[in-house]
Amino acid sequence: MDAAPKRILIADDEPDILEIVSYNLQNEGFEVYTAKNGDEAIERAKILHPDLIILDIMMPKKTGVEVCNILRSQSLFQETIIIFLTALSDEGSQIKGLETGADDYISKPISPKVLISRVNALFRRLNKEKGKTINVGNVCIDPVRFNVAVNNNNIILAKKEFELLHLLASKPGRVFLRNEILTQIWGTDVIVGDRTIDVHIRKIRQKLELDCITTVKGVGYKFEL
Amino acid sequence: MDAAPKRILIADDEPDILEIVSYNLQNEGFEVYTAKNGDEAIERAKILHPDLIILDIMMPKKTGVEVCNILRSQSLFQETIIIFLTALSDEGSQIKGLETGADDYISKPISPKVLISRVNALFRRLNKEKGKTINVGNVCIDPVRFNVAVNNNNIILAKKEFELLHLLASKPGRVFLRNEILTQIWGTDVIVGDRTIDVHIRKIRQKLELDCITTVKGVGYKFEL
DNA sequence: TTTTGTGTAAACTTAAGGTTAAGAACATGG
DNA sequence: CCATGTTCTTAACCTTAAGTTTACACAAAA
Repeated sequence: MDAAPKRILIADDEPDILEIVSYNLQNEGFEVYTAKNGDEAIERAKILHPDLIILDIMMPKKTGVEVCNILRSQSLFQETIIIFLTALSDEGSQIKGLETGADDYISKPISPKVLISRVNALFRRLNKEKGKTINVGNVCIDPVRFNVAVNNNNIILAKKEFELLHLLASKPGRVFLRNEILTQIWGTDVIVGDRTIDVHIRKIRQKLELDCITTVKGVGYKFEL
Repeated sequence: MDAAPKRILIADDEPDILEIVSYNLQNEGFEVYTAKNGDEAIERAKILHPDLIILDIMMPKKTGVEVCNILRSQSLFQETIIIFLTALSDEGSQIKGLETGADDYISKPISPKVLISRVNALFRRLNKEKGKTINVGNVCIDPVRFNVAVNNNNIILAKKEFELLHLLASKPGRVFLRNEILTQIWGTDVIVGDRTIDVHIRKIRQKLELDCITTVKGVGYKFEL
């Protein structure tokens, strides 16, 4: 769902820095925009609504700290991640930077790799709740939202149906024995009839309108596209 | 609401570091706990549920990275802020650290002031996610003013109703288990009957005149437009 | 053909929520 | 401190649809 590329705005007065940093971030799949000074940074930020802004502290026409203050005072930029990038590695400015409301602070010279790692770490924290979703082809199963989407159409499954699909899809291609399914979903102490699984399978097939669950006669079921 | 002091766990094998860092953090009003090695860190984390964990990378009985991996694999520690603290300032370990799912990375020797600034910056970011107004479609929830607006019509909700709506709307689309709702809103020690949540949900649905709370039978509720 | 295993539809059972009203618990303003 | 109004919780009952079973049809293998 949230597959839109993250938008990053970098503001620095040194063209070299802009180029190196944007080159590396673009390679990581980010959408990168640049600004040469503080005013331009603010202007572009208002138009672009970036997810993350990297600000050089020492810039003409408003310093990074000033830019940060201005942006943070607007509700639109409360969410935006802001990183300061600067040659000053002295403690005083580090503290000032973080107190302004920046999320991170990196001293130059810095390797692109470290920058990228930090950027990713910040995005990771912002996102959370990912990785858990299962994506197989055009089927997307999200255990947190408890919903299933096929070709981006949400489909409502009942609890047991969802659990069953989730189990099968957790290892696409692998066959689950009927017994295995029973113990995984119903537990060892609950005993249900033979046709119960079939009925649930049927309902899933019906609702998904997609032939993704294959019967392996005498053995069990598997999820496959 | 969230006036409880933040709980911080520090793990390092050097007693000096533990003392300096905890002294400084305590002065800032944090509740500080310590661990001497990786295993102890995990053990104490499970009992204490700290808001933030500072891990030395080089520790006996599991390194900081190992501890981070173990904790992050548990849902309880998904939200916890983790900072690595280490003497290694080489690039490689910085990257590895951040990719493990840490939120920040600080090299020794580091001044207590900088550490505190970073800790505060991380907490600030975390808090921002509370207290801020939630806007989903034509629904606007402002926890500061304590009011809800649908299509710019203010609606008066009682406290519990508001808390419940705010919780659900904080992660639109995500399903909240009944248990989760109970602990988030009523706390762990208060015990309320089974139908209590339902009644509040009903009132919200009634007042909002909008079908935005979906029941997921056998699971919980979710906010969705 | 018989056996074995699965698909399907419909009927049944029941657990999970919805609804309502009533009375505690709490707050507010004289 | 009481009167009043509001919010919260509970209990009893109602409704719904999830989950299961039954019964039978069908297909493939033996």
